[in-house]
Amino acid sequence: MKIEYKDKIVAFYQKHGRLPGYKEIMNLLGFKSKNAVFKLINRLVEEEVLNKDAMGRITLNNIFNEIPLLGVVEAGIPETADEIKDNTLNLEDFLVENKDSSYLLEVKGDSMIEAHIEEGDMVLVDRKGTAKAGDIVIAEVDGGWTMKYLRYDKGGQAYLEPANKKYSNIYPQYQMRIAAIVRAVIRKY
Amino acid sequence: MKIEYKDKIVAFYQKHGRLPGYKEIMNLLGFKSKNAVFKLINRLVEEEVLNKDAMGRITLNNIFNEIPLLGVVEAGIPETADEIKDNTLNLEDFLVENKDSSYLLEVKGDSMIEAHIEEGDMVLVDRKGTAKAGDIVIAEVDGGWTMKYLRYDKGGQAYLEPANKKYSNIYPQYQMRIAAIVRAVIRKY
DNA sequence: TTGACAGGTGAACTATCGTTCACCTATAAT
DNA sequence: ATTATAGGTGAACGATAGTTCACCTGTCAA
Repeated sequence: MKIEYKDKIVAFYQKHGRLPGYKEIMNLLGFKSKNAVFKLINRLVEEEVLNKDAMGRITLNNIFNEIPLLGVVEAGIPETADEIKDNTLNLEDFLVENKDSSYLLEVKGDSMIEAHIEEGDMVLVDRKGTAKAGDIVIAEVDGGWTMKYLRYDKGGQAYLEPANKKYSNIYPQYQMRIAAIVRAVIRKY
Repeated sequence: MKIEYKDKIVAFYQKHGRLPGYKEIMNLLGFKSKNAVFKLINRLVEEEVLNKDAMGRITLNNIFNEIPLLGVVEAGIPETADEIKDNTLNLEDFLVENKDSSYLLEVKGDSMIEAHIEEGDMVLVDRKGTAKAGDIVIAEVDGGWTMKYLRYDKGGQAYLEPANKKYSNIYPQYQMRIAAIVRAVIRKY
């Protein structure tokens, strides 16, 4: 199997956002027969590059939205592209549990710096779900918005704790509303 | 335009990895006429939910792999789903520059803790590109792998600096090879 | 009340898709 | 040398896609 074939089809997918049709594959790969495409597709399905559903329609296997996961830093990075595809990760699927209720926010300030969340980081938050003690939450408290640890004191009273000794705990005076739970931190250099 | 229609088509896409065909949309939405589908698609193209390319084939606009970006934490989270879609971000596109040469590694140890990279974080690294002084890099130095700041001393000699006072700078004794540059840090709770 | 219009039905047509059958190479294995 | 096999050509088929035309129907604004 010429790897070139697979690459060209994947490249088409990247460029157009859909897989090429039979005629397009013929042009793409220089085939003169539709049956050559048919057989190629079946080979690719065998190799689990493509999927064919009940209607015979083909889809690209997830592999190509995924990033190889190579283990820990100390193990280093292999030179060959061989053992790589054993374990891959789709960032979106990994990070986002509820697509409908997830949002990104940019972090200002250093109030969570000891939790290793720094200014300029992005936090992925989910509005669904119930916050537990110890979760980092986005809360509206007494009219302002903030990101802090959610804690409960001995009396069962909820309060917010910053991860920075410079700031003090926040006990809501009037009302506090947990708007979202921080599910992930993303920092880009 | 019933939002229900759009949602069902998107749901189909999420489930099957491809857009439904005319017949499938008819079943999905209860239409009895293929032309109803045709007009619906054109309306969705108008709304920039779908794209139609030269061959008349449709693709889903990127919007649905994207996560709303709501500004800074202090601004809070809007209740209504209205003003949300103004600014969205595709995590994959945002973080990954070179798909072919990007990998994920898990972080062990605390040698970069002052750079706010903690044990258990994932780092997204890129094997392509040239590391500049100050970049966090994955390096093979004297037979072992490590993640550190890349620095140059006054003599132009490269060395590795940890972000933790407990550890000292690493000057390569025999050889040092920069295998990849850290492009992003991802932490999931 | 009337008329425009959004959004649906129904039928027709061509192009492409998905598949099957028969057949034709080169190359590698026996 | 001969055989098997991988991978291509070519033609045919029904099913679906994509488009166009004519027409129907409820709603809302003038």
